[in-house]
Amino acid sequence: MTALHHHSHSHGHTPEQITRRLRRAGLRPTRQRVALAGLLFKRGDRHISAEILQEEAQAMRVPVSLATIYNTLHQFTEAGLLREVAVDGARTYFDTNVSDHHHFFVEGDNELIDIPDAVGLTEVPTPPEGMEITAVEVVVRVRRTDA
Amino acid sequence: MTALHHHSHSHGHTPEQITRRLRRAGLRPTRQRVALAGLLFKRGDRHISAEILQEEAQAMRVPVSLATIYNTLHQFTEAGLLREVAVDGARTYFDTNVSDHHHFFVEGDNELIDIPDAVGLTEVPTPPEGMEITAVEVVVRVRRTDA
DNA sequence: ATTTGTGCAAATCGTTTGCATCTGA
DNA sequence: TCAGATGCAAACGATTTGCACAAAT
Repeated sequence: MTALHHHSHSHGHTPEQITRRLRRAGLRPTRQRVALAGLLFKRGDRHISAEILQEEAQAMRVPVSLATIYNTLHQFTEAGLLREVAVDGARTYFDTNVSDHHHFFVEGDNELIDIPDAVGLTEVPTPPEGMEITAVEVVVRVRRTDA
Repeated sequence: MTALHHHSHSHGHTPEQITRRLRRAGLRPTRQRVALAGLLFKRGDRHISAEILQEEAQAMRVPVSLATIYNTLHQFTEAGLLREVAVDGARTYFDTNVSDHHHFFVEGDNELIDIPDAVGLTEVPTPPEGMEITAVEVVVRVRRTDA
């Protein structure tokens, strides 16, 4: 078992469980937040953008405004339920896997894929004077081999 | 000598030298491109954004439109004179150091700093089926220690 | 003369914001 | 009740684009 499967169903995803989880995180379990949390955490590890999440919400007949989508994604991130991954200049991705891991970024598809092995650095660099490390991000850019 | 000092003045920066360098790269040495190349490569390794480059150009009394700045930055990147670094969701940075190296990203300042040591991965991850690695990027996020 | 580059202004895209209205505890 | 959340539409900042004009070969 790798770091990737850290939270495989340690919470569940019934409305009640989600509600409890939000409350634990200090967030009011509103209609929208419960619905979005349901979408985000129902499946396993996901890399989702605001736009995709809104599409999924609409498909589930839970219309949520984009503003609320963004609010929610950021609140969830602050609460430690999501991890923000900035790798593409354009879009921002939110990773439902908050454990320590890194990513492949598929150029062209603009898709993120978890790196299934624990990759580390040969040597953690010493930060400049007066600075402390907050995170180490490794992104391995890949592209489809033109078959 | 580390990978950081790879091109320390292997080219020089007189207008003539810049002109030759651009031609070698297959780029017409226009007024604007020569001026921008001069600004970019005069000093050592830099991490520059389109906006900053334009400010510097104006300070040097070489007005260049933002559109041309962007065109030029991308052309230089394709020509291998610059390296694009996407680490911040917002701005895009262009690194005049095209050698293999990684970065600190100073949160708050939104500033990039070269990592002065050659940092590698303990293990280069195997890319998914049908994909090949195009680049490996390591970003160490840091923040000022609140003194 | 022909090709290529430049500047301007408008357009685009993802994201944020202001604010009136609604909701959950 | 009333702090906090939501939706809408307008605002935003970085980047791109369309197109007439200018410059390089």
